[in-house]
Amino acid sequence: MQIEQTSIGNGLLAGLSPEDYALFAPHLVRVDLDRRALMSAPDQSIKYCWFPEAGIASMVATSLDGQETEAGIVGREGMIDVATILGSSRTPLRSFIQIPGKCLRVPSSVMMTAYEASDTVRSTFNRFAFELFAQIAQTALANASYSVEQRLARWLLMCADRLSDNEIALTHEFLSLMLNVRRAGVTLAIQSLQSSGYVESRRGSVRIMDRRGLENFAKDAYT
Amino acid sequence: MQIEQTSIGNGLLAGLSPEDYALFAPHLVRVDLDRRALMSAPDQSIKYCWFPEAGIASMVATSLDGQETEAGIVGREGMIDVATILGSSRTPLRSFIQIPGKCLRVPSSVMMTAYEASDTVRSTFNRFAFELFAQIAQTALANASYSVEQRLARWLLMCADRLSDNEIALTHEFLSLMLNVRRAGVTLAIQSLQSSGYVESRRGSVRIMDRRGLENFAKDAYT
DNA sequence: CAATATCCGTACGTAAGCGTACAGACATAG
DNA sequence: CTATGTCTGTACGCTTACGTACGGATATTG
Repeated sequence: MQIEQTSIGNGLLAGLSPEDYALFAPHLVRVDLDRRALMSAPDQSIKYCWFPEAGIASMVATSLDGQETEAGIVGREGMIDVATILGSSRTPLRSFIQIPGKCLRVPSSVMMTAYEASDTVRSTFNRFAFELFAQIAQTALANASYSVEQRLARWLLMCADRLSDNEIALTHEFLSLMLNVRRAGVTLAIQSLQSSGYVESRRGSVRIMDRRGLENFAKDAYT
Repeated sequence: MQIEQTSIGNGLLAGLSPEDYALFAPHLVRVDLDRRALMSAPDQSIKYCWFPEAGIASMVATSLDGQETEAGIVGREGMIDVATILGSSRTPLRSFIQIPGKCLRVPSSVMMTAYEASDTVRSTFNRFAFELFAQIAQTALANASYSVEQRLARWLLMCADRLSDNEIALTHEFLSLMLNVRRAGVTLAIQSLQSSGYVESRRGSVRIMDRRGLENFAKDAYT
């Protein structure tokens, strides 16, 4: 039984014309992924493309000596992994589930075929690829220019956007991996944001209390 | 008089099939650009696509408060600006000439048409777009994880690759803009690389003397 | 050749963030 | 309800890099 387009929670797929959607429908599978579930990795060829319907996936750049930093995040507005549409069966980035939620997946061969077959599929996905491109460039800027607190603020805002929720369920430890800073550094940064009234923090979660203020604080780190 | 494909110094255009090249040929113009010449900018729509035949173009991410960091560099292996092929007439990045050299340009409408018209054009340019994507993600990682010296080393290596030359004619001032560090910080970093014998520096230029050693020092910052 | 502009070396105090460590708070399973 | 594991707050010394400033060196122009 195929998944009806009206039931799709992912923006890219939901926005396709019925004809374009039909290219995907027979191959779509809805799956529930746990935190940290791997979607694609540098050392393996890409089997599936993933379309989050909820939650957030994270793309991290890695180096052989073990450094890792988040390059970008993708929610239900997007997909993993754009390598497929840009004609590469491999990616230098590791993508995994950061905040669990249902995802749709298709074999990457299906994605490639649909991309080749339809102008409108192409334009939809190219546009997303470019948004991601811009997001990652912005991350490069943020990493070079802004304080830990501002980068954290940016990150929280981007997450909240994609979750449509002000409560972000992640530990300091995890945040420190994303931002490539000390775990203790995250604790201090959160305290600082908290003392300004922008967020509140419980064990294992951060809640945005004053979004406007937080945006203002993040300045141009958050676009 | 059209430019013959055999005389083309840009990798993307030179690598096209004659049929594909014919889509561009009538519209190609060869121009000489000075240092700092603007190729595309955030506040204007993209008129031309540019194909360096020598020299280097730089793409910098900017924010409204005046921060700037280089996101990626493009030499004769590539083009400015991938926004065009990915279906956007605007870009968040500013691209300009860093090291002067001849460039070919075509109106972006021609680029778009060729991209739509030919599978093979598409695949060639998509592949480049993905390389750039990976390069920028790597920059985000480098900015978050590596020291000024390592980032400088990475940057020099990437430049030398694209110039096929170990002499890189740029001032410390300029390098400091690229890496988003102090000008004096660049001076110190260069001295450090120099004292290890990796580079030599004259006024307005840096020369790589021990490429192997420099790569080794940059570690995984340089891929 | 002189005047001017640009570029580079150096210095000093300061700030941001790191590495590491430890203890208390909280959650969950037995 | 107790034991165990996880998460968070805090501390201290240290490193890296910043902001700023100034003088000397090197090019360029008249």
